[in-house]
Formats: sequence, C-alpha cells, structure tokens
Amino acid sequence: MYTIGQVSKMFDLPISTLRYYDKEGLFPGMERQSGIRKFGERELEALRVIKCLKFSGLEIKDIKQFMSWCVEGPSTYPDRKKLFETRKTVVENELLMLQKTLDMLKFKCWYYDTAIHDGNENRLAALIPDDLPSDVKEWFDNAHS
Amino acid sequence: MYTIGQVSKMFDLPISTLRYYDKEGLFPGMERQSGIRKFGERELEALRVIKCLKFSGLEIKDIKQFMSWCVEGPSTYPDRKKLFETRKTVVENELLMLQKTLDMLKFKCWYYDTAIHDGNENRLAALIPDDLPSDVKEWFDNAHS
DNA sequence: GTAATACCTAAACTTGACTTTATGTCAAGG
DNA sequence: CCTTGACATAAAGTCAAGTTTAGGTATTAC
Repeated sequence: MYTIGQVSKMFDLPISTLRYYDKEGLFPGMERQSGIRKFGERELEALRVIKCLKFSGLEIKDIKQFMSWCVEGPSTYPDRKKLFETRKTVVENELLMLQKTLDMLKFKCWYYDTAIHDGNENRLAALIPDDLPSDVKEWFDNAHS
Repeated sequence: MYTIGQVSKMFDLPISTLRYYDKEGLFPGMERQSGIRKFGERELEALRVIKCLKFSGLEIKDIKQFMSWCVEGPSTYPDRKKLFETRKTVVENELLMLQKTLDMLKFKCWYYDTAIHDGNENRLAALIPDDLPSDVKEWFDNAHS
C-alpha cells in the first residue's frame, strides 16, 4: 500500500493530478485510512492503464466509464473489449498519420540543409520530385499531387 | 486565389478556424481585396505545413514563430532547420510510445476475448508471461517488470 | 511546545484552441 | 427594393485537463 506522495514519485505525476483523477472517479473503491488515500496494486494497475488510454487519446470521462465497467462485473466484458478494439483502430490510424508527419519533417530538414548550403531557396523553388533524394521525397509527392 | 470559404472546403477546416489562424499570425502578409482575405499558393503551402506541425504537437504560437522566420529571410534558415529537427525527434519518440500503447491495446483485446470466453477472469488473474500468445506479451512483460 | 511535513477538501483559476454571438458590409438574384 | 449569401470584426463563451489557493488535520523532529 502506498501514499499519494509515493505514487506521485513512482509514476512521475503531480499529486494534484492524482487527486484530480480520484475526484473524476478513476479509482473506484480506493481505500482510505482516516481520510488518507491508500493506493494498492489495483490502483497501480489502473494508473498503468490510464497512462496508455490517455496516450491513445481517450478522455478522462471515458476512462471513468471503463473503470465503472470494471466494477460492474463480467456482464461488461463486451463493452470493455469494444473500447479497446476502438482504441486499437484509432491508434493504428494515428501511427500512419504520424509516419506521414515524420516524412514531412524529414523533407523539411533536408530542405533547410539545402537552403543553408545554397544560401537561398532559388534552386528549391523550382524543385521537381526527380531532384529529391529518395529518402525524402515521400511527403513532397504526397502533398503536391 | 481562393476565398476563405473555398479553402475551408479544400482543407475541411471551419471558416472560424481559418480566421483564428489568421488572427494568430499564421498567414503573414496574406492579401486582401477590399477587406476580403485572398488565399494564394503561399497560404495553401502554409496550411499544409500547419497541419503537420500541429499534428506533431507544436503549439500555435510556435507555428507563428516559424511563419515569422519565413518572412525574415535566409538568416533564419538555421532556426527553421532546428525547429524541424526538434519536431523530428519528438515525433520519433511519439511513434515509439504509440507503438507501446498499441502493444497494451492488443494485450487488452486478447485479455477480454479470453475473459468473454471463460466468463470470468480467474484464469487471467494468475497469468504468467509463458501463458501469453507471443503477439500479445510485449506489454505484459513491459508493465510487470 | 512549536515547527516542519505530508496529507486532506472545496473552489477558483489557468491554458490552448477554438467556437459562438452580435453586428455590420457588400454584391447578385427575383 | 429587399432578401439571401458570403464575407468581415470584436468580444465573449466553451471545453478538457489540470493547477493553484486557502484553509484545515495529524504525525514526527527538535
């Protein structure tokens, strides 16, 4: 069993955030000893899941919904599974878009390398795809078609 | 040259958002004809870049900074390059973390598949890594070590 | 015994990125 | 002529996710 201060250090989260999560219902049924929160293994596992679900873009109120389902019992297994399936789809799409974003950033890094070398953008202004190094042309092709 | 309404449709962005971006200085030197915004190729390219930079997690005020550098001329090439290098690092890290998030989601999907099949979590509560299908154990290993 | 720490609550405040509202101009169509 | 539609502005409102503040309790350290 851990105090809020210990958990704050373990997860590198401000105490105020942990209290806020608790207030929002993300630790249903958390124990207290004379008013003081006691974080057990259930709460630590909850925090691990919260971290991932948040990173996947899920809102607090929907994480709360999930936690409520966990309390409700086996009848909510299908709801919980659907939530994770949906998140999986969302994150897979996000990965594809982030990859495209990375292509753009690589292109721009190359672009400014070239601009710095040339001292101007004259040559770059007249670019055609064939001029581009292959590791950098993804985004250019994509954005200008 | 396009009107704000045309650009709104082209980029699937609300008109109010385009006006907000303009107010925040994301289209420095945009033309006007008797008060009406005229979006040219420069502004469209800006929007393509804004889309990516936003997706990479950059804030509006930092995008504005970049746009100001573009107006300022070749002396800011190094600043602009550094911005894209930093974004590249950030996005590469984000990709790694998203991949881990995806591992967790895959694990949870498998978990609830199993729970639905069993009708309870008894078997799952006593899990050890060796019990896990290999395509699903990444996250479990990671989180419980 | 008092001062420092670690905990608690409720309520107000903050931030970023928009969105909405209220009001107004201007050109084209019936 | 007058209404409709597309544009404009300034200012207020919204929303999520915290953070901060003000005030209080309980235990330990000197």
